[in-house]
Amino acid sequence: MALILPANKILHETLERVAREIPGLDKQSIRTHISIAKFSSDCTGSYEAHFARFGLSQGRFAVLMVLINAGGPMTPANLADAVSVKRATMTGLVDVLKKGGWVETRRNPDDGRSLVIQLTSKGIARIKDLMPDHLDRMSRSLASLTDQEQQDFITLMHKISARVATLSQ
Amino acid sequence: MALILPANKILHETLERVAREIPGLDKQSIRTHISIAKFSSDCTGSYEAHFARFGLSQGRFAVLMVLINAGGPMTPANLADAVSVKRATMTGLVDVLKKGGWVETRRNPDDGRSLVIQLTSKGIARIKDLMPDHLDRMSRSLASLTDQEQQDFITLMHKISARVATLSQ
DNA sequence: TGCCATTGGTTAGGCTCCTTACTATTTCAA
DNA sequence: TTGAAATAGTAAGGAGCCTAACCAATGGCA
Repeated sequence: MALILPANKILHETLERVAREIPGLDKQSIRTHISIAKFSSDCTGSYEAHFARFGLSQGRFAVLMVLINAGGPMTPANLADAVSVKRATMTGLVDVLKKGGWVETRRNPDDGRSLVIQLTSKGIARIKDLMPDHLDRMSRSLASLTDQEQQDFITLMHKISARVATLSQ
Repeated sequence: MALILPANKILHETLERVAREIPGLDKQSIRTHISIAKFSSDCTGSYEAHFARFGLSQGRFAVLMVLINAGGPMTPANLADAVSVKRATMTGLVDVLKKGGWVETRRNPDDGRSLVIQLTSKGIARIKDLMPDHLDRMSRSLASLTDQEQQDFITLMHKISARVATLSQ
């Protein structure tokens, strides 16, 4: 449940202090990053806790969404690409979903190397069951922001993500 | 490196479609949440990748910051509270930091149950060494936002975090 | 003073995701 | 046609964090 960020107050003060010794440094950015780290951790924790109630994780939920969207069977390789995880990880995700009765697999008749994965009717029923609650939580968690504020928020996140991406090459 | 969010586009469309069947539902919030999940994942990945270059992780880095801030030795229990991890987790964090030569431990003379943990001089030197780069990255990753935008961004994150906290009780 | 609840730290095992290294199958090109 | 390269999936092991169950030391209270 990853409480990645810490000691908000203390870290904040410390970083500010260290920063003071480095001339020309941008203190606002430190404050912002501390908030980002805490925010990430809060949101991730909340997603995970929520999904855990259905025996799901973010990764497994994403697989289900992709399958629903596809409207038919998919191979593990396609799923892995769609969900942005490695194939080895997908093996694990599918395995758990299978044990939970969400999906079923069979060999791909067109390619002896691969499988196809498909939602079970039970899986579809359960997804329909949990979606309203899920969507409602999403909505309520943002209820204190106007649509415009959300739009601005998204814009800012995109800006930062793009920048972060270039920093890590 | 947790690529928690997936299939941005696909998920987006799917959720929108599912949402369409649920009357009175707030679609903007879905868009926002998808962006948040991706953003969290991007930032977390970036932090981790950055720290990995020094043999650190977010958790271990946080421990170092707290120790610097304290200016003296601390017990594992205090560190755990300060960093918001469980004590069992702190055992592991300290263990790795010790092996890496960042900190040293000894028994607490005032309480036979506990230890005290302290930065080594080598640890302090290395921190001083890496901080400018670290802070510089923070700064550059936000360079496309004005101070005011960052301030607004923080405000919005706080608003959402507070709400999310109440949703998970 | 002696007992027991509390607190400190560790161990063991779980979960999610990752990387690396492997086998099986298919494809392409010499 | 056949042998090398690419691709599908899996297994093993690692990192980070968690919970639960444990001893060891402490300290309040009868």
